[in-house]
Amino acid sequence: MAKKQQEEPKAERDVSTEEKILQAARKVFTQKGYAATRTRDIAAEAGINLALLNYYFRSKEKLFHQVMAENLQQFFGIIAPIISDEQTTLETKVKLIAEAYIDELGQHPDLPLFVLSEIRNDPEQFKTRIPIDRLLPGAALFRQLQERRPDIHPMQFIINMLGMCVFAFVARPVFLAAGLTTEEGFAAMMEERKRLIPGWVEAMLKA
Amino acid sequence: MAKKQQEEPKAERDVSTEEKILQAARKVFTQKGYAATRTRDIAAEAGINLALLNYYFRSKEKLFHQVMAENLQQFFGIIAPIISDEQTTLETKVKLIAEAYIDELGQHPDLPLFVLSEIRNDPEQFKTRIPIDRLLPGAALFRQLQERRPDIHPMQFIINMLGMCVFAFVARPVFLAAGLTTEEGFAAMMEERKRLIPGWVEAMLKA
DNA sequence: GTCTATAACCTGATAGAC
DNA sequence: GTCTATCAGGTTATAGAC
Repeated sequence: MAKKQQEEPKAERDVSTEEKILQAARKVFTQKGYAATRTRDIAAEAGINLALLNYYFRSKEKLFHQVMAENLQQFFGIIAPIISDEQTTLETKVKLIAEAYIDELGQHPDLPLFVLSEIRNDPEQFKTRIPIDRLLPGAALFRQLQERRPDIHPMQFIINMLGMCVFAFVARPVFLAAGLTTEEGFAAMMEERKRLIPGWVEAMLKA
Repeated sequence: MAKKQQEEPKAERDVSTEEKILQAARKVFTQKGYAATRTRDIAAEAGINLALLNYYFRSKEKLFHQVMAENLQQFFGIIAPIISDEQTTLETKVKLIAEAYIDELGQHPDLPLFVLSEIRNDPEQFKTRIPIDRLLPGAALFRQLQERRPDIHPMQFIINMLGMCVFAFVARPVFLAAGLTTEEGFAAMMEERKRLIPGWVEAMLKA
């Protein structure tokens, strides 16, 4: 009976203390970054005592690495299966990437700025976790781009495609701070982007 | 004579202590961000004592605001005159923006990630300094995009254009950490981008 | 498991000698 | 102007009661 409770804590009405801390840590770390985050903020956000954080996770750094690993997986894991798929066409991949990325980031708008900043701050932890250097150059998408446009390095197109999906989220704080748009307006704009990106990429490939 | 030395300190062989601190602060703040920066790091980088930092700039925050104001001006000031120019065509603007931005960021690769992160951390300081909400919607570029493609919001194209120039620098730490490219390779890729972007934007506008 | 209290350390800032 | 020494406050982490 006690075991059953442990096995499905997330499905129950009240989550475990460990999960409460983890959820709070995800929120605070991702919003403010590692250096600006105080463990007190996480404890307060989780509604628990500061000592419990160390009881469950030993240190701020250990807790951060756990959150960071999740976020890296989320940020790079979205597209990994799509770009490696040998069955789909280039056009399909573009459509799937745009939809998957914009849907995902729409729910976690501060993920890109967080992930990219923290990789800058500590490139090593990233190096060991995500083998992009082995995934990307061998991926189906890479090869398909090379076949379509042998005169231009595939990375140029990949940067453009990812930029079309991700850059708006990186610049989102600017838009909001400047009053150029609201959170709702931004979401609507990104929805329209999902429809526009495939055509833009198609045009780019012919240019 | 003493006055002359003060009037042109940068032209002399040895810069003033104040300028040494400022240069060190630019470097450390921009690389690591406000929260992760220790005033001791800046002092060490400047080759001076910690107390001198407070003697010249009163506080870490005051020094940071000075660096941040410079960086904001650099990041947004590059394109401000170009997008507002009523004399140039849309095509010319695209070419000028790509060249100006990529040249500038090539010399300050960590500027975008720094500026965007710090705006996220403290939107207010940005709000008061850069009146983007008044500049952009009234700019010539904005109107020209609207005339060319009345069916698509100009902001969609502006995001793409800026993304094409800036996103690569935001993602640069990933490329370098992953070993996908070197600093020299990255610079060469961005040089090629300057040539490619005008054609891409033209194609996008017709799509 | 959870809390209070506190240790141990770090960081920004200042006092005061030179 | 520049330095050494130090303070005051904040932050992570732990000890120990419950």
